[in-house]
Amino acid sequence: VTGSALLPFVTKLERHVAIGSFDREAILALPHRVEQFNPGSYLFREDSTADSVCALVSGFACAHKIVGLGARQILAVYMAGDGIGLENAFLELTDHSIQALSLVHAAFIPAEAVRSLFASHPGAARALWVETLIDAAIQREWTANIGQRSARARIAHVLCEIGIRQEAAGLGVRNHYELPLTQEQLGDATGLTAVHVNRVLQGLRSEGIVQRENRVVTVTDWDELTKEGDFLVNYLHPAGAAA
Amino acid sequence: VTGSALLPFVTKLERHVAIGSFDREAILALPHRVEQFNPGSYLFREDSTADSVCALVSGFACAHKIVGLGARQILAVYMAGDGIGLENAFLELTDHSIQALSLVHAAFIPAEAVRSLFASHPGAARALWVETLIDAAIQREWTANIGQRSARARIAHVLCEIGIRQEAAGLGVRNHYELPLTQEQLGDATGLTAVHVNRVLQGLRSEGIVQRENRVVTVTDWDELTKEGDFLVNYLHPAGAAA
DNA sequence: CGGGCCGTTGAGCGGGCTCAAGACATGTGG
DNA sequence: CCACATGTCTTGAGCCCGCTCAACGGCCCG
Repeated sequence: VTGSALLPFVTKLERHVAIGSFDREAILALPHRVEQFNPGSYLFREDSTADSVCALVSGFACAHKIVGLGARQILAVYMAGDGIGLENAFLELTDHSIQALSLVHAAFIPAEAVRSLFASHPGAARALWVETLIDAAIQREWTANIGQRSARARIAHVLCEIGIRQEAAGLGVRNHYELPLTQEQLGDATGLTAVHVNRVLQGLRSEGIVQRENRVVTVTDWDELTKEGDFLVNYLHPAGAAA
Repeated sequence: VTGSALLPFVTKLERHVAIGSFDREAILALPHRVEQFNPGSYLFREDSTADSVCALVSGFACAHKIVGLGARQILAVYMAGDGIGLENAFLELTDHSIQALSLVHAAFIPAEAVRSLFASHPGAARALWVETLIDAAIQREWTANIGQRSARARIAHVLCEIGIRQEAAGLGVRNHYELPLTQEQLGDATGLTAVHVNRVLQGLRSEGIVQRENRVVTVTDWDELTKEGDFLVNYLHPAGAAA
């Protein structure tokens, strides 16, 4: 079972909670189907029914919702190992869309299978709950980021977060990683316009703090970036869960 | 057990999921201690350990975090029946504070008791998970609200949400309810300054859409308010959870 | 009667937006 | 191989929404 497409997902869960082998095997044995998506294509659509839950096998995706007349808010960025749309297991309708940012491979698990797992394997249920609790903590930080910080701080903060998360996921190091977002998408994630994102990035680059070429971020001064972005890791709950 | 302080909480859970009597009784039988808080006092503090979970018995509270040098973002508003800090059951450190907005009675449940309940009563676990999933959906909407909407729309949107939630909780009707937030706190919730909140509220009042006196909101034109606030209820998941 | 807290008002400023155009890279079809 | 379209990044100029700073009035409470 070690070759399961769900392995990155389970590995991520285990970074936050210890999972006994009974539960671990049950998660890995979940029925699933791996699908491939091109950049821009949708894994889930807002305001529709979704009868499956998803684990990202490779690539990057984002959650977003459309507001008013076309304005778009990116709510989260997902990378390999992340669980996506766990709420589909229990909620009737989706309240946001999931879109591929790069070439994506995603494993879809029937919602029904997640519901039975949840009922029969408390340890697995706990792991899934912890996952959603941490996602919620990240969402809170994004709310605060957009609500209270300056444009420069918002972008610096996002760059710090993605760096830390990729390092934790073993996809790169915090000061050198891939980030396949256009400046417009970075703007949609931070509540800024693409034009202003461009100017802020130029500022950060000219001050030797961070640069980005071909969708690859290189942080040249990590400490300064965290300072600019008012970044404190605690909200990512790196320590994980209690016994 | 019908007189339990946890009854409003269980009632709220049951609005979203059906709970069998086995699980229902177990939740009501959770050990808890009810405490009283004056407006402004803290139920939980950011960056500290919390070994209990909380159910709001009466009054209003909010979640917030401090950003940078003193700026404050209000992340959520809670009312009677809401669960607060469920993440304390499994996460080591709090990432935000909980503060009373009015006179509050809150029931504190030891984290350990929630963990055993979660392990022994899958139906109760499911109900708690659904609760956090819906809270997360609300948090996403707040992110989008602050990130993409104008000042006027942000405030209109919040007023709609609180109205609907109070009506659902049986605490008032959507167009007439108590909202014990100062204009400054309303600003902290929407990423605006108190001065600007004041001007926006005056605008809404002068157009005969909504008025607020002594912390009581009266919506004189509900349809117009939802239009101004670009408000669509779906994110509150009123239908609840799937079988 | 004094001191907070809250709501209100005015005047001026500025961060980020809007609109518009151009550079460059990639891909596509003829 | 070129013509053309598309998407992204870049730059400039002007403007406006919401902020800042400051003052005042009403209310509650000691």
